[in-house]
Amino acid sequence: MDLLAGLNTQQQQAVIAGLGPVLVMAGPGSGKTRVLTQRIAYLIGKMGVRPYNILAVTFTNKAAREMENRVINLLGESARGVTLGTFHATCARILRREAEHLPFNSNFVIFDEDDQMGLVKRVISDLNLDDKQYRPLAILNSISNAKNELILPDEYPLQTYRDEVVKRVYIGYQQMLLTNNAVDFDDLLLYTAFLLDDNPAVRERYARRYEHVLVDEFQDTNLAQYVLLRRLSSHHNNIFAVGDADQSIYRWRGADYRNVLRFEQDYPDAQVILLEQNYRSTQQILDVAMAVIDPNPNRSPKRLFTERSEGLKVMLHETYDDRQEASFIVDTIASLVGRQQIKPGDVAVMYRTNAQSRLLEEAFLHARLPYKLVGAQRFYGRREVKDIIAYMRLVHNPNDEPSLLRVINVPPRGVGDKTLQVLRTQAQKISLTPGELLFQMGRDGEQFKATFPHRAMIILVGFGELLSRWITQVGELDPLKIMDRIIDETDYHAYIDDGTDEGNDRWENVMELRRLASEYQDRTLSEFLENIALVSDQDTIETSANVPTLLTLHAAKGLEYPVVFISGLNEGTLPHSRSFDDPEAMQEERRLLYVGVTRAKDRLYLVYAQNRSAFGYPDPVEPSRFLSDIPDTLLDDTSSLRTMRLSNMTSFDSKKIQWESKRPGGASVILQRYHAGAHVQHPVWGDGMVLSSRIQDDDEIVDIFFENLGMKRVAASLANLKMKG
DNA sequence: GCATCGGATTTTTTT
DNA sequence: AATCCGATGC
Repeated sequence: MDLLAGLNTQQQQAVIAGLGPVLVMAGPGSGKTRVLTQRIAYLIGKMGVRPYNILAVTFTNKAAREMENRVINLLGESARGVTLGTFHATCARILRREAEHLPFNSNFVIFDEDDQMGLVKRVISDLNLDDKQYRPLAILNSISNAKNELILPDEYPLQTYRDEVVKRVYIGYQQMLLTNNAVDFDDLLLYTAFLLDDNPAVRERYARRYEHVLVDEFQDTNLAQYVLLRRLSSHHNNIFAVGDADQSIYRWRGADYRNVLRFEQDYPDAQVILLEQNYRSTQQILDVAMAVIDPNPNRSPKRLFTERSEGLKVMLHETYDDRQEASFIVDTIASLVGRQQIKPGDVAVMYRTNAQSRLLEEAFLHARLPYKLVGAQRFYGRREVKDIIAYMRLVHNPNDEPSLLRVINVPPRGVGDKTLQVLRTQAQKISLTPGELLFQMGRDGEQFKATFPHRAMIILVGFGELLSRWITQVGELDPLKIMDRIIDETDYHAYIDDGTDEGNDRWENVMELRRLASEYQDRTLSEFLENIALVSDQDTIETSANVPTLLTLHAAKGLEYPVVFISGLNEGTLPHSRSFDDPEAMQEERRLLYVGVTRAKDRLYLVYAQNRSAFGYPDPVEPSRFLSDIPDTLLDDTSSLRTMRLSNMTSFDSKKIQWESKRPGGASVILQRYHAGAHVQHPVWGDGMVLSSRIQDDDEIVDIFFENLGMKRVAASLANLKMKG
């Protein structure tokens, strides 16, 4: 098989690059995923490297799965066995295997952000600090940043009094994690990095094993990740990094695109390969992309080119407010679909903040068009899902206090603050964690009779018995059976499903989780929980349903769509106001727009509004500064007509103006022209049938069912409907 | 121990 | 606008 078929010269160069460090600077759409997979296939198929000796790190689990499938497609089953996963998943695996060298045991759980917040709040209150003055989230961010920079609690640098506070919280927080036999996301990287630093024998074992280390999205690595890569590749020195500094959008999470520069300094002999040919977008779209990114300073210039045709002009559109922005987007999608120019699944609508999805969702709902939303209301964030997972985590590791606190009174058992406090102090007295004490109480309640008030005793022993039964059997049961026992013995169904629609939805979510657990028949509870902790929103993006996708610009990284709408191109939104006074952050906003623009293959719409609502109140806003960096000649501005009409009436009551402009001085009676069952023709949406019609505000509002679009509501004065038959 | 109410606070982006 | 928190009352 020819593993180089269909690759251009630069891509081939990258795939067959010799030993030693290689840096591939890959522009958007330049086929970097392809280069990575073909390189893995080449190493195995042509160079005789065993899959076992290859490590490939990606940004999302989805990317890892995709890459594995592609390699197996190329080479067959013999290609299985490459270590392929996200940084976090790879580190978690190493830490479990090497737990003997670490301050926790291999049953550790991974705390999510809620768990982390709970811990930080506890530490802050234990230290008698004011959580108004020291906001837990801000402190947690500082701790996280420190960890990403490989700074341990004792070494936390002190420049202000606040640093002093952060350091104390950091110390307490880290201790508390250990008592819980838990780590947070950042710890996965931190502990692995230090493990490899402090234990030369361990480092050597991994470094010898990984003859080839490959990294995707290199521009979004943080210091901890960079150091990890160096350690893991330290024996063979074959490190292959692919990235694009212009697409670095995770600075706030510690990512540092300067790692690309650092790489060139640390490996002066590195081969550097540039991928500039774009296989995704039309030239028009690429021109806009380059105009957007060009003003950023200190870039190594890249010139993107394509052999694709010029394509359509990029559309620019201004609306009166964010509500109209949403309906413009939905209407445009409907009309493109109606004219059969695109399929609904071709479309992605992107925005800066999750909050912006609400108006879009409403607009889709109003138009009765289906869509799918990435992120925001995440499946794993649902209360009922978190409850069940917390139960399972508790069974897996009784020291997991956040999980205990979450479920000890769910369904309600009459455990409140008072009982919890007693439980905690009693546990402390005999040096147990609350979970361990409960476990003991469940096995032999008698011996604790004197320590608890009668009522609390009964409740706690009852809960302890449940817990200890599950824990003693966990060895024999797979994740699904454990889940079923929990659901059954806590009567969770009756608790969560109150018979309402929402209750039913909640129960459905539990069943969905159950379906996921059923895929772990021959795997352990530990694996199940780990995978759940490390899934990301992007992993849940599925391309099967033929409906538009709504997602943040961050979530859009690495994806492509034939039709892209970027909404909210206003000052304060994109760029976000939080980056106004930080030039580095402002540059990242620009890169974010660049990422969005370069997701588009054929059609791109840039949309902004004159007014946006924040905290419930509308305010006038400026168009995004980035728009003025795009030459007019590259844009097709479709907003002028609508803008003039609407801007003329901003200071008046809009209903009145509409009325005056439409029917100056006329009588206020109009007749209903359309009736249910009538067949009509819409200039854009085609043929449809009238479902109902009514007179409202001197206009006729008609609900029409269109074959391709479903129900639409139109105003007769604007829609230009024709009667048929 | 639990439910309800009012007020404050919030919006960046997420492995 | 929506959620979270704390205080109050049962």
